[in-house]
Amino acid sequence: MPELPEVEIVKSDLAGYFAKFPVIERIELRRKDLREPFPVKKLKALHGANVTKVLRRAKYILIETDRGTLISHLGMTGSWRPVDLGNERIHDHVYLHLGQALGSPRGLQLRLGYCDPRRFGILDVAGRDWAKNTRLSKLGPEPLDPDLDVELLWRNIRRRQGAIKAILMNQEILVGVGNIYASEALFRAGLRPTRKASGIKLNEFLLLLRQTVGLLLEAIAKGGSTISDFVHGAGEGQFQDSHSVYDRAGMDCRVCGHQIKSKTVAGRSTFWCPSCQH
DNA sequence: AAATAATCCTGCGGGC
DNA sequence: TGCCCGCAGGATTATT
Repeated sequence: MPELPEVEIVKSDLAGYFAKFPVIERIELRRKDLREPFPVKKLKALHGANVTKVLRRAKYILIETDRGTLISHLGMTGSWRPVDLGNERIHDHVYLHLGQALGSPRGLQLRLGYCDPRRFGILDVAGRDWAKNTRLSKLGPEPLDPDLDVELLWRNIRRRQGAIKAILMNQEILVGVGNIYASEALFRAGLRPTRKASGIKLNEFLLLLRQTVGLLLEAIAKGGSTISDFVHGAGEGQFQDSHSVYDRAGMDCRVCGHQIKSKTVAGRSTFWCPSCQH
């Protein structure tokens, strides 16, 4: 399930492809929608556009061009990959036909395919002012931003009554953390997922934030977590092997040996060590 | 306001 | 063995 580290890796992969093939010659839609109908006209308007920059905001990938910005969200099973002739997959819903810049030898193309079995992803188009897009305007701060306003984050967390895990996953409070990394970050911080956010002490919050940032950086360095669907260009990520609690219910805690527990918290499967986390 | 529940979808694994 | 059922989850919308 792509969370911040996985999206960051996909973004880097895409940036590499667009560096060699910066022209979006054509966008081929192989069905009419993902979770929402494709904005067909807006996508067509990008035909011939030059990609100038690829960036990430929260779990969104932003492909900036001289004609507007292509917004891609991977949902839970979305992936981008070059698709050679004959290598198509059933759930390839979009093909980007990329070309080389004007002035370079003609003819060489790359076909980038968006594959998404569950179709929870999003493909949209915004202007240069993509930050104002309704999807992106409400997003909270980036955990890896060196200028992150820690005090504001603390204020936003301490007034909440919900479980800390739900708050950690709330993209309006802090972006990038999904269900897997939420359990992992709370384990590293020694906090039970069910703790009420308002009851978290300042030093606990600071530790949680530090552990979350460290976890995300470590996951990026290890190529992300490969859980069923996530694969990137350079092969499978390795981070899932480092998971301390996620999907380890009934198994021994790697730190203390106690049995990892699991239950649904705020509608999501949640894992923790009853001995290491309080 | 904020927490919770339902919704979308396919693949897979547990159980029998 | 094979089939069926339930679960998995990000973000949006609806409901309490």
